[in-house]
Amino acid sequence: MNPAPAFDVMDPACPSRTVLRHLTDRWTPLIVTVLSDGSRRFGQLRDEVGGVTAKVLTQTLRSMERDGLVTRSVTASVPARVDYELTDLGRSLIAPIQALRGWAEAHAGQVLDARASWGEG
Amino acid sequence: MNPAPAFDVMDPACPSRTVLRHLTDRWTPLIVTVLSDGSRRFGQLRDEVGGVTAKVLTQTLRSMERDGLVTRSVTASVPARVDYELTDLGRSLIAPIQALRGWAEAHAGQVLDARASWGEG
DNA sequence: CGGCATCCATCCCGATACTG
DNA sequence: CAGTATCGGGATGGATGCCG
Repeated sequence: MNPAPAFDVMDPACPSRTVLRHLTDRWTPLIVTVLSDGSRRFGQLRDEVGGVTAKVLTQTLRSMERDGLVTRSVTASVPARVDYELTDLGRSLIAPIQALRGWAEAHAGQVLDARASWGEG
Repeated sequence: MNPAPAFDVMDPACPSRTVLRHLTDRWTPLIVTVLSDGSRRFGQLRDEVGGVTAKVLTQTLRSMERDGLVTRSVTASVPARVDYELTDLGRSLIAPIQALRGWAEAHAGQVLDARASWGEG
């Protein structure tokens, strides 16, 4: 029963569109990459994902939490400690995002070359 | 000679960051997906990629052209005809982007469930 | 048909300051 | 340490109109 509802990203009204957009948020791929190595505290995450501010990191993590990609566990201590970890669903994202990140790092040189020779024909 | 310059997306200053951002632009994954099936005319592309406006489609295609991902060929006729096609570099993107799009469509249901049960924890 | 120009909405994102 | 509050800017993207 309930055959998969046939999500289609080419359909503007399909929910998979917003899912894809979340996956491609500025910091989501980087966060998934760091967390693929295991759970991290908030501060570790902020340090390892270079260039992200605390506010935006929080926003992105909250969004990922709502989407069921990460869990957030608070340890009531002084000072406070909060750990983030990928869920099973989040872990299933590692391979696709690895592929994308890997492509970016592997082909960045070719892209830069293409930009440099732009207009030379 | 020239060992790969070790691009690292975790480094805010690394060019692979901007490359990754382009790959994750709103319409880039959808355009790559359509073009993975073969070249397309501008209008076909606009129709198959649901919801994109002509202006933004042009912008994205130009950006992809600069990055060496697509070629643009103009046929001087009346009315004008313009075809877009993935380059070799662009084709190497098909697999990673397929993986991401596939994940979005395959797991959209689970993400929606997670959102729906948000706060029930 | 393809696409540029213009104007405009908005939305992500960032800097800073402050709190439990 | 791990946030939240506030302010604000710059990029992205959408609507409309004109052109070759």
